[in-house]
Amino acid sequence: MFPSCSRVSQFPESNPDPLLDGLNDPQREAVLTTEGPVLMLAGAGTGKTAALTARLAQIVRTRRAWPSEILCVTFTNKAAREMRERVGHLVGPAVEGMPWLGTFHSIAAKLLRRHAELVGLQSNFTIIDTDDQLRLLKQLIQAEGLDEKRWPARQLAGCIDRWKNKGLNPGDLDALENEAYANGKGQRFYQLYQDRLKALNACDFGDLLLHMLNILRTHRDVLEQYQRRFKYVMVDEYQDTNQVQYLWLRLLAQGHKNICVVGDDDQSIYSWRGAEVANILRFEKDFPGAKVIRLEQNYRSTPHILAAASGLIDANSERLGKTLWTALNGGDKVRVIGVWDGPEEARRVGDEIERLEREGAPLSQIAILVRAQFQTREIEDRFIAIGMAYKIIGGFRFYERAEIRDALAYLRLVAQPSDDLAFERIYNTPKRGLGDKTLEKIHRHARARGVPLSLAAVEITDTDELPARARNTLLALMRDVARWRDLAKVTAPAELVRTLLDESGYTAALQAEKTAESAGRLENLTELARAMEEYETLGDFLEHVSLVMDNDKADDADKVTIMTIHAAKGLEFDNVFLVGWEEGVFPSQRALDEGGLASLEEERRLAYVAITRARRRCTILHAANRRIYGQWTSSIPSRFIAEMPEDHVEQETTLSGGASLWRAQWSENSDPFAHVARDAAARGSHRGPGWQRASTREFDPVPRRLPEPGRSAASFAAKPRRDVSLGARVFHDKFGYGTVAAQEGNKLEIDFETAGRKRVIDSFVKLAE
DNA sequence: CATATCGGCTTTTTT
DNA sequence: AGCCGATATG
Repeated sequence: MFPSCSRVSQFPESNPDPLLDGLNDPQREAVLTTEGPVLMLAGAGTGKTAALTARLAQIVRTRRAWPSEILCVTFTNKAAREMRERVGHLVGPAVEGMPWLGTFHSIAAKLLRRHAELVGLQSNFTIIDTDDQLRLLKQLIQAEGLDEKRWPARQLAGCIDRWKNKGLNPGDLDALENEAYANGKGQRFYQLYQDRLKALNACDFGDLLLHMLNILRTHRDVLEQYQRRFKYVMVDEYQDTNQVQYLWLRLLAQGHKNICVVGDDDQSIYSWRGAEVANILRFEKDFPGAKVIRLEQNYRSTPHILAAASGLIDANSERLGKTLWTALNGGDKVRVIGVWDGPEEARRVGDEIERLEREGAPLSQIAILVRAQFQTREIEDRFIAIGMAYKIIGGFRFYERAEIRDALAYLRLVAQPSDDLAFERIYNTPKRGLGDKTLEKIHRHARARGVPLSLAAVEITDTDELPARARNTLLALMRDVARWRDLAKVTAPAELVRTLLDESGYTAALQAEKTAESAGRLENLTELARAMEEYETLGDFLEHVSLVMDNDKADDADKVTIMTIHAAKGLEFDNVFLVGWEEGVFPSQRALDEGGLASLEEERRLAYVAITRARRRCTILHAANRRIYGQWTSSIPSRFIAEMPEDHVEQETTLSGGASLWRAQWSENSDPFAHVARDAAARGSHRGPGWQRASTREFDPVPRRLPEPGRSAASFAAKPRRDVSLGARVFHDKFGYGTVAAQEGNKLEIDFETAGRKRVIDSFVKLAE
C-alpha cells in the first residue's frame, strides 16, 4: 500500500531503506503521504528539509511523477540550491531535470517568459530592480508635478509593492488603498507606472508574480495546462507566503490536489513584506481533508537553548502551538552579557570567539546575528582590528555595486534597445560631456516620436537640435552601441562585456581615477566577466542577475559569519552570538512605534528564530550605550531578555553592563556635566552628547585589557576653539541661544536664554550671527 | 558642464 | 556619523 513497497529496481534493495532511514515517525509519515493535501507543521530544527527532500525523492523514485512534473517552491535561492543538492544525493542525476524547483520569483519569471504576450510584454522583458523602480517612479512623480519631498517615491514604491503582494491590479484598488498615496492619487500613479513598464518592456519583482496570476486567472487553457503538468506541489516556508503567492498556489494545485506545504507559524518574520500567517492557518479550509503532520522533535539545540526559546515565544498570543522537545541533554544555559557600549560589545564578542578558537571550535560554526544591517559595522571594525576571519552575508550585494550596475546597464542596453533606464544610466558614464540639457532634448524627441531613448538618440543626431559638440559625442556613443549589438550576436557574453568596458572608456576612466576604491572596482568588473563565462547567452545571464542576486558565493574558508537574523533563518551554528538586545534596537524602534502588538510579536518571533539557530551555545549581549544616527543613546536591555525563563539563562552582570542604576548614582556625584544628561533625559530624548560618554570613560570600572592605540587622552584634551570668545553669542542644538560666560579649555560655560547656565563642550555650539 | 558645499535623512528585515 | 540629492560656484 505504501509506495516504499513498490520500489523501482534502480534502487538497490537494502534494509534499511536509505531514504527513510534516520527519519522519525512523523517525518516518515510526511514522506510516505504523497497523495492529497498535507500540512507539515515543523518547528525549528525538527528536520523539515530532510523530510521535504525525502518526500520529493520518494515521489520520483516511485515514478509517481517525473521530476519535471513537480513544482517545488522555496523562499530563497539558497534554500532552492540546498534542496536541489540534497535531492540529488537521494535520487541521483535525475534532479538535473527539475526545472520547477526554485524560488517563487524565478519560477514565475520562467513561466512568464513563455506567456509574456498575454500581458503585453515580449518574452525578453527586462526585470528591473528596486533602484530602477525608484528612479522610474521619481520621473513619474516629477512629470505629474508633485512635490517629491512631500510624496516620496519610496512611499509610492512601498504602496505598489504592497498592492502587488496582495494580488491587486490598478483597477482593483478600493478607496482606502487609493488614498494611501498623495491624497487619492494612488491608483493613478500605479496605472502610470504599469504603463511605463510595459512601454519599457520591463517588469518589477512584484509583476513576475502578479502578471502570472493574471494570466492564470484569465486564460483557462494556460491554467489547465499547468494544473495538469504539476502533479505534485511542494512549498517550503509556507508561513512566509503572501497573498499573490497563495492565490497562485491555490490555482495551480487545484488540478491534482497533491499539495504539501511546510511551515512554522512561530517563524513567520516577513509580514512586512505581505506574508500572511493566515495562509497557514486556513490551509485545512482551502484543502479539505488535509492531513496535518507535526514535527516536534528538535535535533538541533541543547535543552537549555530550546527551553529559553520556547519560553520566550510563549509570550505570543495566536499561535498554533507546538511542543518542541529534544532527546539531547546537558549543555550550557543561554548566556546574557551586559556591556557598557557598542564598541565594548564588539570587543567582547571578539574575545569570546578567540577563546572558542583556542578551544578548537571551527570559525565556520560561529555566527553573529544582528537585527539590522547597520549593526554589522561595529563588529566588522573590531574583527578587522584583531584580524579575525569573517564574512558578512547580505548587505552590499555584488550586483548592487555601482560599477557592476553600470556594466549591466551597458549590457541591458545592448540586449534591449527599449531599456530607457539603462540608457540613462550609461549615457554619461563614464563622463563624456553629455549633460541634462542634451538628455532633455533626447527625451523630448523620444516622446514626440514615440520611440525609446536609445533610438531617439540616434535620430536626433540627424537633426540640428544639438550643438555640434554634443551631437558628435552622442553620435560616437550610439555608433558604439550599434557595433556592440552586432558583436553580441557573435560573441560570448563574457567576451562582450570585456570589449564593451574597454571601448566605452569605462575601464580607462576607472584606471585614471586612482582612488582607494577604484582598484577594487576594476577587480569587481574582472570578477563580473569571470562570472559571465558560465552563460551561453546574454539573456540567460541577465535573468540570473536579476533573480539570483545573492552574494554568498562559495566561500568555504573557515570564517565567522555575520548576518541579519532574517538571513539566518533556516541555518544553524554551534555557537551563536546575538548582539544589540536593547529596547529600540531589538525590538526595533519602528516595531515599537508603529504596528502595535502584531509588530512586537513579529519581533519576538524573530528573537525566537535567532535563539533557535544555536546548536550548542547561545550568547546574548546588550549595551547600556549605543550610537544611533550618530547620537549617543543610552538604552535598557531588551524585554526579550526578561521573557526567557530564568532557569535556562545565565546572567553575567558586570558593573558596566548593569549600567543604568550605577550610572545614575555616580553621575550625580562625580560628573560635572550630570545636569546636562539629566536635562536631556527629562526632555524625553535619551540622547546625550558624545562627550558624555567620552568624559565617563575614566570612570569605567571594567578594567580594559589594553589601552586603545590612537585613542589617547589627547583626543579628549582641551583644544580650545579660537573663534569662540567670552561674551560671544552662540547656538546649541539642545539649549538654543546663549552667551559665553566662561571658557576653560574646550569647555564652555554658557548662559542660555531659555535653558539657563550650562557647561558644554565647544564643538557643540556654533557662533550665532 | 563639472566640482564643491550644504542640509536633510537615515536603519529594519528581501525576492 | 555618513550618504545622497539639491543648490552654489568655477
